Amino acid sequence: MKKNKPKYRQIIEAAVVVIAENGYHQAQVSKIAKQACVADGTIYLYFKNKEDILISLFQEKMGTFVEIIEGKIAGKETAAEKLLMLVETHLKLLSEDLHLAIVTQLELRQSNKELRLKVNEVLKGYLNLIDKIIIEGIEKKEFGSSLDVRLARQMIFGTIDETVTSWVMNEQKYDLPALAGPVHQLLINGCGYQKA
Amino acid sequence: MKKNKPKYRQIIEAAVVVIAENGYHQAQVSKIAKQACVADGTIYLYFKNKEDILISLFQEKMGTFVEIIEGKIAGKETAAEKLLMLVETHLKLLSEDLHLAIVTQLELRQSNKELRLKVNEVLKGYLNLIDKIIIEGIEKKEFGSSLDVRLARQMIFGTIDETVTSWVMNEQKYDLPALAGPVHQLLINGCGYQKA
Amino acid sequence: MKKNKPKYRQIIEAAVVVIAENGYHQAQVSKIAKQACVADGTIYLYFKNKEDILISLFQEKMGTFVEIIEGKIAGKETAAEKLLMLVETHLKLLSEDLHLAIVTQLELRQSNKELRLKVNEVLKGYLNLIDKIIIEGIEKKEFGSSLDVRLARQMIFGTIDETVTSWVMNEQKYDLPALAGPVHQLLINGCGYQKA
Amino acid sequence: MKKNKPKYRQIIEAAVVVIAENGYHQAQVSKIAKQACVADGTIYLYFKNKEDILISLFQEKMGTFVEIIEGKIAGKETAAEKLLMLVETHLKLLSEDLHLAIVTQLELRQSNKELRLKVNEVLKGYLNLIDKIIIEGIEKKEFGSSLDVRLARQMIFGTIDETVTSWVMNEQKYDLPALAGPVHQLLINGCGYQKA
DNA sequence: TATGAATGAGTTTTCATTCAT
DNA sequence: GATGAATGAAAACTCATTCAT
Repeated sequence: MKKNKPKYRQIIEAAVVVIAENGYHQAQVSKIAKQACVADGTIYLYFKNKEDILISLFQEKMGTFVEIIEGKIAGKETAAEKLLMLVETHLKLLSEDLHLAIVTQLELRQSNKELRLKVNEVLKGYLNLIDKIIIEGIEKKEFGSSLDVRLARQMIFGTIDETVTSWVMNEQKYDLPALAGPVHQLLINGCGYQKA
Repeated sequence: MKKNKPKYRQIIEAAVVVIAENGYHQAQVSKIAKQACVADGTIYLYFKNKEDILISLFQEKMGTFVEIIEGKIAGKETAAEKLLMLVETHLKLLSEDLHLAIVTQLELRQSNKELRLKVNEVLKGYLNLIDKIIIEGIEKKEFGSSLDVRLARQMIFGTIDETVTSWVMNEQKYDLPALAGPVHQLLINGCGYQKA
Repeated sequence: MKKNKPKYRQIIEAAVVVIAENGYHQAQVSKIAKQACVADGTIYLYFKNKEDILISLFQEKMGTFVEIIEGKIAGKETAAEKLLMLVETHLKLLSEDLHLAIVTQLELRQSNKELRLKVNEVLKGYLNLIDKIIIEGIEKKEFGSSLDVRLARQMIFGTIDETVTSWVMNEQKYDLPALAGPVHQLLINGCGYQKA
Repeated sequence: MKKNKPKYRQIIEAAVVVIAENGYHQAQVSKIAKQACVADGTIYLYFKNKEDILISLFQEKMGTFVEIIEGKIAGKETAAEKLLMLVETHLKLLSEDLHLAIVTQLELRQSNKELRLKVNEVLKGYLNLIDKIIIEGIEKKEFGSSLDVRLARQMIFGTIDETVTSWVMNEQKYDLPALAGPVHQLLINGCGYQKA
């Protein structure tokens, strides 16, 4: 499996750095190769084409993302606590890796429609995680019984995403993880939260 | 003033159509010119360069957008009613103009960072409108007194934006304006809404 | 005759200024029109095309040039005196009209081969004048009897031309007309001058 | 070093041919590439841009030019003999390479001011060579003691240059190297030559 | 496996010229 | 005669991808 070879990860990490520092449209394959200390041609031994680097990058990073959050959530009892942990971890992970934050919030969105559809495919794992929390919240009567799962998920993801994007675009002037509490409050309010 | 000449609007409208139908990266100036029924060179009598078409497009459309919503809101008494009108109008206007929705939700986000910063400049007018409603809600005790205006705004804009983007990406399978009520409910809940 | 109408000269003078100040490749027809205070289209009532402006410009200026020098020479007795007057006048006229000097020495040489051939056609009047002086000098035994007229003419024109070009390119740091004496000395030496 | 790779010279030689045969303004990069039997993009592996081809071309050719003449001159004793060798070699080298003669005498002068300044930089090596001969001639009492070096150099270069240009423009109807003797005679006369 | 030299398709913008008013 | 809005052809350069070594 190519994904376990060191150069595979080397190239992915190089891509994150190059895209974050140069922008999506200035992230030429040759720059990524140089940053990864491999020849241009070597890239094509590990990836089908340039787009494949980006999709793989997103898959790898988002896969780790979902795993970490799933792990953190596992120990929590209520949906509200799980949601808090999700918001906290989401904000923490991205605020700790500015390169990744820039890439996911700004640069990767400049890709074409086709790539974005594939990125969305990857995102589904994360959205499913959110859905599960919402459904659990409804079942446990924490959230309103008439809550529309899709809309609630769009609110949750849309709010967190917009919060991170604003933070990135405003040059990280403020403490992002500190917003976890207030954002969480907005979200459970939105979900019609009732203390159990 | 060039902006009042018929060709100016003609080119803007052509750009919306061409970008929506071909995607941002396949929207060559020559395609826009052909769609607008003018010569390639004519574009440059009205716009400084290609980017200028896109910025002008966004300014024109978003300007209209904000004006219409401001007009609709004017007659409403409470912040909650104003927010409902904003959500309704936002969803309605974009669902009625699919080309525009595709351009604003998908294609324009593929532009480079510089263009996106200018787009954000234009967006500020809309975000200010949201801020005013939130502040009014807090002052009138409709919303929680501890509500963070910036976060609330990010929730409101993030949720609506994500809702429209999902609708566009899911090929408009469902009735977007019909979501105004439920979305509104989520948002005022999030804001800690108390009936006056 | 169009050449006597005021706008004809107005456009020629404007062309000299615009070319001298902006360079040959930045001397667009629209700039010349603006400098001449006429509409772009008006240019084409007086000139066939852009090249025609440049040829006419050179013809007008060079025509005047030759006439003036012919006038000045008429009173002189010897070939050596005539040559001195030619050098003096050539250097004086161009040093007094820097715009014209820049255009003839630098900018007009950037035109294409076809235009340069036509410019040479115009130059012939001036070269004939030089030839007449050389022939007179040979006949009057001032110059060597074996002097090759064509080569002598190339030396005389080449030397003066190179002298003016150097002066223009060196930002006119020195007194050009003051070089007339020494340059004349070089030239008559070259021609095998013998005091009569 | 790129300059030693075969494609570097291949492209330079192709550029000389294409410019000579099509003229400066019709010498598109794609034409040069085709003539050099390389892809358009390959040009940009060896040259920064189109202008860089022209400057390199001139540097390479003029460098060789100066070297050859320096070599030929080395064995000569008097300034007059050195000057004769310089004129002979100058006329011979250009008459033997018509493509190069067309490029240096006609086409390269159509370039913009910036390029011409760089060309002049390269020319300085040649002009210095001329200066050295003049100074030697003055010191050895071959030339007049009051001879102005700059003017003498302008006469020498201007005369040779004009001679070659006339030959090129007159479609090489006559034997250019045969003019070396007479031209040399004009020039040493001009310098106030006295047999030692 | 790894390399990196070579490829060549693809697009914005300028500006001389025209012609309806 | 005079205008100036409209035209549309034309070219340098980039960069993802390949393939001989």
